[in-house]
Amino acid sequence: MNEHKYHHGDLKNALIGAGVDILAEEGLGGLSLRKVAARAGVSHAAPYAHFADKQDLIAAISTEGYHRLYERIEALVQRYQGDPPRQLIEVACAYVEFARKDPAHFRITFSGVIETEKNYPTFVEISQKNLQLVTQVVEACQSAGILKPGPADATAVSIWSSVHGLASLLIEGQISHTLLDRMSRRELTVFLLNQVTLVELRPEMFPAKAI
Amino acid sequence: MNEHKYHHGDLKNALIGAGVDILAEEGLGGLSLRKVAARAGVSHAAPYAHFADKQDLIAAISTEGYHRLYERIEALVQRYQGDPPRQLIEVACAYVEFARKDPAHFRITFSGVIETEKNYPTFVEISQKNLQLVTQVVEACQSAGILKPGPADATAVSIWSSVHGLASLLIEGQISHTLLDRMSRRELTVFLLNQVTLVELRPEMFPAKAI
DNA sequence: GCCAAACCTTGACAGTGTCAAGATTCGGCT
DNA sequence: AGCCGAATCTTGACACTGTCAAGGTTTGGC
Repeated sequence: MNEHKYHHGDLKNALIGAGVDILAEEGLGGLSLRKVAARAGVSHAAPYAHFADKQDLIAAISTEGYHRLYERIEALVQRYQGDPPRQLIEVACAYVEFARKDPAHFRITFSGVIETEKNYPTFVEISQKNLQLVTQVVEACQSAGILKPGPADATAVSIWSSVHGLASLLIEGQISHTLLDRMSRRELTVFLLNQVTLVELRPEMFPAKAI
Repeated sequence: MNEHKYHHGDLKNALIGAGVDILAEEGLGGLSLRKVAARAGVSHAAPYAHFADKQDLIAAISTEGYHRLYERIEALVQRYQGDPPRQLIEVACAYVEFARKDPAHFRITFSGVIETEKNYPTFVEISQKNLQLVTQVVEACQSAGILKPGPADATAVSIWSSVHGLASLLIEGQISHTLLDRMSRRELTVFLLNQVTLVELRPEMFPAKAI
């Protein structure tokens, strides 16, 4: 309805959305401010009314990625309440799946496109919320005896590192095909968790629809 | 001596070296073909005699990064021959340390700046050599009983993922300061390995000069 | 109904990757 | 020795990029 309005109304979010789309279609290399502006239907310098520079837009897109991830993970933690090993596995698989479905968005969220100098409070906030959630699951797993006792924050970081590393190496094509032919991504993820933890494998952890 | 020669002599390697330097000084954002050319003392289009495009130069720089990593890791595997858990820990720490010392080079090596379409044989080669080395260490650890038995390739990928993830999250500043104030990077790395494996901690694994 | 602020456009600039055309030098052949 | 093709490098140009300044348009509050 707002086709020919001078004022867009919600340009900021439209730009973030356009950025996410371009990222999905063309990857990081295709992401330019001018293309984002064009896709949102505004002139090439319009983004500067909402973002200080490209870095700022990228930070917003990263934050959006983190939010999407958090939503999925939070839903899974809820669904498997009371079954800590299952929570751990499903959260890990969701993480890997997020990376696979939209590698560019995953990369831009985690691959330090955000320079350390500037600090983006909303990004830090959602990042901490994510880690808190993982820490919760880790604590539940420790109570359930499937994770060695120890400081929960360091353990959470260890688990997160493992899953993050697997997701990264997978989307960078660093995992050999001979291995990938033998094991699905889900099997690999569960294998890794089984290596890291003392999870006992149960059949329902391998649904027919493997990722 | 070759200051004013029209033909540089070894421009290809000079360009790679210049790229590595710029990466260390200015990070990924500062890496442009023209700056690399200028630093090597040639005109802006000279790189095109040796590289098809920017992607090609980046691939060469990535390959160089992988080579440097391999050299260090190989030396450590040699030095601690016969002590598999120590091998594992030192290799992991070297990996993390490589990322810390030159984050931009680490990122460009592993963070998918190489598009999957093109394949760079030398890059794939050194990447496989690296994994083989890790697999060796993993097999030794399995024999020593500090790693669960299982397919060595999948186990190696698990270990590699864990360490790679930790290194990535560290250089992206995703590890909270409250944790980093309590544990050094080396302690974190060993903690992670201890989580992942059944390594027994020994005092010599924590030298005074922690990373 | 007016005015300041928010929002957007236009135009410009330096820097970028890339290519075409040409200059320079090297290596091998006679 | 001298020539010639190939390798190497330079120059010039093009489209595209991030960014800023100046100005136009709209909105919301008084």
